Amino acid sequence: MLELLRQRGHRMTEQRRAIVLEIMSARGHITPAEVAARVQQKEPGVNTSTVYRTVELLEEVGVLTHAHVHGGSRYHHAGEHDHVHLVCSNCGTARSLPVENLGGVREDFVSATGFDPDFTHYAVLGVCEECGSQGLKDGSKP
Amino acid sequence: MLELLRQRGHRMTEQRRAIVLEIMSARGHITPAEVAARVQQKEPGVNTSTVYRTVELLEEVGVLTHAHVHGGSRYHHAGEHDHVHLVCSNCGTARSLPVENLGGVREDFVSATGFDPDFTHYAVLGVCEECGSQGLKDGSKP
DNA sequence: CTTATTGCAAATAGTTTGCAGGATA
DNA sequence: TATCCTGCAAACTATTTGCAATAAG
Repeated sequence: MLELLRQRGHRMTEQRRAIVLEIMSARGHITPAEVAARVQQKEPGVNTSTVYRTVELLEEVGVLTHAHVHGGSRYHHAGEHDHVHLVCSNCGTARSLPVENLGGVREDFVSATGFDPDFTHYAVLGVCEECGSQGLKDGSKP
Repeated sequence: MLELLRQRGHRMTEQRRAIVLEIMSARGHITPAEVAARVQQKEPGVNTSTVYRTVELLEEVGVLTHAHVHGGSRYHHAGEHDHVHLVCSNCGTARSLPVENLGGVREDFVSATGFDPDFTHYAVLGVCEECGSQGLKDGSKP
């Protein structure tokens, strides 16, 4: 990532280096706040707005992608960890599911609507398997 | 709605009556801010927080439902106007689609994942038909 | 030396909450 | 009268922005 940024003519600052290293070592997704907290342990004084500006930059460059889950952004390495976020309206639990596991759902959606959905960007609300097997139907709430 | 609230032991105030009447006459979905603006034209001084408290109450009672679209809540009459919000990552346009038009997508999703999705709650990002036919694939951005 | 980058503080959007006074049942 | 409700202001979460100081190339 560092190399890529340099190639594109971006300056390599201490804080930028620290942020990128932290994100590189992260697995799964992290929020800007988490990045800020972790970076500040090693490099105190790194501002939250700098973190936001850096993740935005990294997304422009193409190494990060973000998703929206319960009111906040979560970043992950582009290409990897491409998950659908399933949030149960009944028990509240959130589960991550690789897009590959969706089978032909995407294609079905396209043929039904003409719209090609990217389920990884926004979380998907619904009823999880456990709650569903207990006789709860979609729409019912606790 | 007014009757239902009274039955459940809720007090009938001027502002509550005004808010409920405004929501009843609304078609499609409205944001709390829109409700507030409209109500205040007829009944000045009705506070935004009262609107929030009222729509929350109406949802508890079961007459309203809300969905999340680009960072804000939108309320609509429960049962009616149950739409999926399709947001194009390319051209940015948002389209509403009745859930009925999804065909067997929901069932396919359940059989693939065990999770029963309610696509009406959170918006769905993706590529619209127009942009898709211009050779853009999901994931590409302007 | 030029200009990207940072920190800070303030602004933003959308929503929630504590509290004291006012209205309803 | 006993509470439920309301208005108001302040808090809150997540994020963005203006600006002057700093540092990279």
